[in-house]
Amino acid sequence: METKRDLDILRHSCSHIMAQAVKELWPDVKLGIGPSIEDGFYYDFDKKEPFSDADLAKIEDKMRQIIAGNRPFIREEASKEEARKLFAQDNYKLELIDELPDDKATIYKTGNDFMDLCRGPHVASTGEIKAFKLLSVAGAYWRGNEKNAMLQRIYGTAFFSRGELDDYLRLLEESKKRDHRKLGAELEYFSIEEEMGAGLTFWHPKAGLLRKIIEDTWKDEHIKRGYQLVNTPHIGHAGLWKTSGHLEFYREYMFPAMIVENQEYVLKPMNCPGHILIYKSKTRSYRDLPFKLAELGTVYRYERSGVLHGLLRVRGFTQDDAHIFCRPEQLEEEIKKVLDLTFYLLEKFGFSQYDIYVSTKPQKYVGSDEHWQLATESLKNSLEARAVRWQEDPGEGVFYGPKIDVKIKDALGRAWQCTTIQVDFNLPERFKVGYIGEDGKEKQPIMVHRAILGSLERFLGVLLEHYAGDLPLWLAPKQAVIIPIKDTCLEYAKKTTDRLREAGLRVEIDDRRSTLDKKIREAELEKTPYILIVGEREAKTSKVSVRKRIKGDLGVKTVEEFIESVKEELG
RNA sequence: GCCGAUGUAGCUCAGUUGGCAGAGCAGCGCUUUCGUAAAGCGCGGGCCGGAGGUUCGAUUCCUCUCAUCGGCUCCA
Repeated sequence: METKRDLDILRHSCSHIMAQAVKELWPDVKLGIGPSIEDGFYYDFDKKEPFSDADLAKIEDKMRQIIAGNRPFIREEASKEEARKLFAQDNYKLELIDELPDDKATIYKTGNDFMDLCRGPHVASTGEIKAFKLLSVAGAYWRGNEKNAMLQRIYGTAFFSRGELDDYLRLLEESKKRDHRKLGAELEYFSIEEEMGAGLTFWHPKAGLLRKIIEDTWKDEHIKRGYQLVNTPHIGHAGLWKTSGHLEFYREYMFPAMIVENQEYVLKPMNCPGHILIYKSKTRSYRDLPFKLAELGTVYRYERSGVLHGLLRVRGFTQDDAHIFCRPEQLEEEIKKVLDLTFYLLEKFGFSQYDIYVSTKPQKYVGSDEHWQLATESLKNSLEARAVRWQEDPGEGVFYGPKIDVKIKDALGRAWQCTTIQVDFNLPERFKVGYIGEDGKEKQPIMVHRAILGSLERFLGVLLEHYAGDLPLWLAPKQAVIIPIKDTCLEYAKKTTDRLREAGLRVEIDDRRSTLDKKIREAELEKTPYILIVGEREAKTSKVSVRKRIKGDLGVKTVEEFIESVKEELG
């Protein structure tokens, strides 16, 4: 039985073969590193001329020759000194040799043709590679640091069999079809207009309606769970952001300040200071805690041009944000409640698989060690109490506190970071946030930032990809379309539309002058859940002919029966 | 921001070795009134992403710039 580790070894070996092929084709190329990754492998090369797509085909051919040669992978050891001589031409390898912990470098050779500094292990010989494909070329900084040289990275993948490789390539194709940018345009959900600016989203009518459904669901559930809904301004005095520390620590993500009547204003990149000002608008008592403010808060962040990506990374977005002010002893209970709300909402929207991470204290941090420990324990205990699987991300917490991140998995198993729950020791201190304790003395609450859907923009993108645009009935902006077969049935179709709307259904009538087949085709392509066809037969009997998306013709029902069945389906 | 690629009609894409810009779909008009995935005919539609430059002439060549795509770095 082949394990994930076997697959990693196979892929890493394949990256060696790729490096050998590149070296044979372009002897002057210098090698970086070539590890296996989640879905394949890469190797970084330092080469003056960029690789073209045609080059990839050439490299693949050369790799096939090497594989056909079935050369053994031979492991050798050398002292650092010896290794330095062997790799004297390769400055990147020399850097790696210098960093080796012992005076021992391992070198792998494929026959006598090629050698590489490498920890290994590898497959026994090149002939074991049965199925591989090179996928793309991209720039990548040496050692992932943007201050270093930019190398050229070639991505590829390899599998034990041709069949598995084909399955993977099919998955890639499927992902492309589900791309929210493609679906968003085709189904007319959203657009990003160059005239308005990069990373700024236009929600078209269908998305506007879908957003209302999401917002209502979200707001209702928050009110039920003791949150208070608020709204806060989008711009404000720079001084506020100085107090919060954003102008110091977050400036590179903020749009530049604007001057109005000699006063500096900035666009908010986060909602927290606003919520703090509401909290501080009067003296709070321990009896007011936990105090929970929630807002669908629109923020603007200057994201560097190269990182923008459809709806998943934009410059203006609305977070489903909330801040919980609580006493230290309430923290764990509150985290549990946030987790409950998270799982409730995500499942309601159709997500049931997650990867959960707890990020702990980083190198640079504020707050006392006791606070960090309390908060980190609270996060972990809450996850344990809810019996969910999680993993630790050591040192990856924010400087002001530890956090839980939830990455939801979509229908294709891809992970999306949406939910984040962050404990904050910093802002309460900076803003001198307080409450009067039972003993009459002023105390400082702990603050929790949390967003569950993440941002409405990103969530819309993830929803579209998860469902491949085929939204479940309760979310579908247009739940049904009524198609009159000819003009003589138009009156009945209109009457039926009114009746269905009165019953709360989102229905539209397609009274364009076009053929029935064409209207059905378009409604299907638009992924409308129900198509109701009405002709003279239906008009006479107060019925509709029901066609369900994908399933096809369900036969005739009375209008009232149809309303009943839909209500039942909606639950 | 960095490396590479790409911007032609609302969409998908041809095309011009520098000389009046093309198709399909969509749109509009007319005909067709149709029973479960594309009726027929016709008509419009373009600052060839933007700004400079070279040239008698630039959508085509050069420079800059903006946007998008694949990545790196970063992140809701």
